[in-house]
Amino acid sequence: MEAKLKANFSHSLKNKILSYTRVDEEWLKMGLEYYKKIQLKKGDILVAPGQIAKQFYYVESGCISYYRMNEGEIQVLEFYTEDTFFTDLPSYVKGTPSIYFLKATEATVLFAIEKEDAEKSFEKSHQLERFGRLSMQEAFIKSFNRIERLNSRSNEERYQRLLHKRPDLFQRLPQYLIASYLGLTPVGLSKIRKRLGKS
Amino acid sequence: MEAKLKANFSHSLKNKILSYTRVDEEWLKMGLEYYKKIQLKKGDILVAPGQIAKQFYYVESGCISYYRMNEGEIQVLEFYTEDTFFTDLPSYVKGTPSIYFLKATEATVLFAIEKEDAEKSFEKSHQLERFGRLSMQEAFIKSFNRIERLNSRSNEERYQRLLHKRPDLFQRLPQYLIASYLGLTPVGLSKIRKRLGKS
DNA sequence: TCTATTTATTAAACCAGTTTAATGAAATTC
DNA sequence: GAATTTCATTAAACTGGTTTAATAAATAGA
Repeated sequence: MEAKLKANFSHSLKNKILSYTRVDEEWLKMGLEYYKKIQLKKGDILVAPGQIAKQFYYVESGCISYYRMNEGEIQVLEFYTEDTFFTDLPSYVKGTPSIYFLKATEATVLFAIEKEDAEKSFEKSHQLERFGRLSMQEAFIKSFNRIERLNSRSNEERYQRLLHKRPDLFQRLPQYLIASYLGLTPVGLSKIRKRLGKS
Repeated sequence: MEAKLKANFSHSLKNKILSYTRVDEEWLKMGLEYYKKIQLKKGDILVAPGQIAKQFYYVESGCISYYRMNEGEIQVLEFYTEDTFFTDLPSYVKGTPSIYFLKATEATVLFAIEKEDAEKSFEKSHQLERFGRLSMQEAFIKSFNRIERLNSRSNEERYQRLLHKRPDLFQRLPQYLIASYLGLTPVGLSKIRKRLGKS
């Protein structure tokens, strides 16, 4: 049974939590026990429009795309990869039906905690509550940076920055998803790439 | 002295905090005592590039624009109005020099808490820590909605939504700031307005 | 391995925005 | 209240993207 526990335990999740704040071993253990492992195959859908996001997730490995369909057109908001927390926050927070998809773009391993368990853990432990606050702060800053990027003019520049900062995305994702993430059509992105000499 | 205390006390701030979570009277009082009132005249600059944002703010009344200058061009990220928390988060969190302006676009009353005091209050009170988490969560959702808007195609639609959701902004701010916030030039916004019959 | 499907590129026509510059209106300052 | 500055509008030329459609390349399925 020790083995079984191990199988359901993520060292990287533990380290991730500890990277935010100190947490006493007993509370950390309690917090971690709430998480359960989820294995997704490429193409599996975690959350679909109409569903309520009742869990908070940690990406152990793989990639989740967060997008919606708007008048037949895909709009990618974010890609979540290794060592990242995510959920569909609007649905999760308000308990309202999601309007987004959360979909594995490749084989993915997640750890999931039920909302009520997360809240229980925050209630029980001041330290875990702090972890909650700081991880939310980090999420906010990430989101903020996204706005920065969306604002700082030229698509070309944005493309180049993404290429530089997240080269992995260009390896693991189809181009039309990246185009959407950059706010472009596949045709538009293709033109930019051509202009820049396909670098 | 009671009077003096009163002058430095914000009922709306107190209610704002309580809107997130219950806080026992004694802790709430302690938390609130850290805040000090700041009065700004139109045009006053709260944070300028190069400075470090060491405070967290609450808008009692008025309006703060959060923007940067990029190659001579203004880029507005957000407007903060009544009953809102804000700061330059990247600088505040990392302690690095800001690259943004925080400027009063009209006479504004703020309540400010020093970062170290805020952290002290979170340390001392689990409930205040929770308030910190939930307010950060709210900030994140706002930021998220902003991305949503930036993504959902057509500037025209974005303009109309803003007009509908925040009509006050069109009263209290010059149009070129709103144009920048929408990711347009003043000329572009003017054209849209013309197209839509100036509604 | 061959077939079917999905994805990426290219071309051509188009369009919603930009840039620049001029004009006029409104707000500030003295 | 006159002068100055700031702000909004309009026009004209331009541009970087879109849309549509056709083709080619890569991937997945049988």
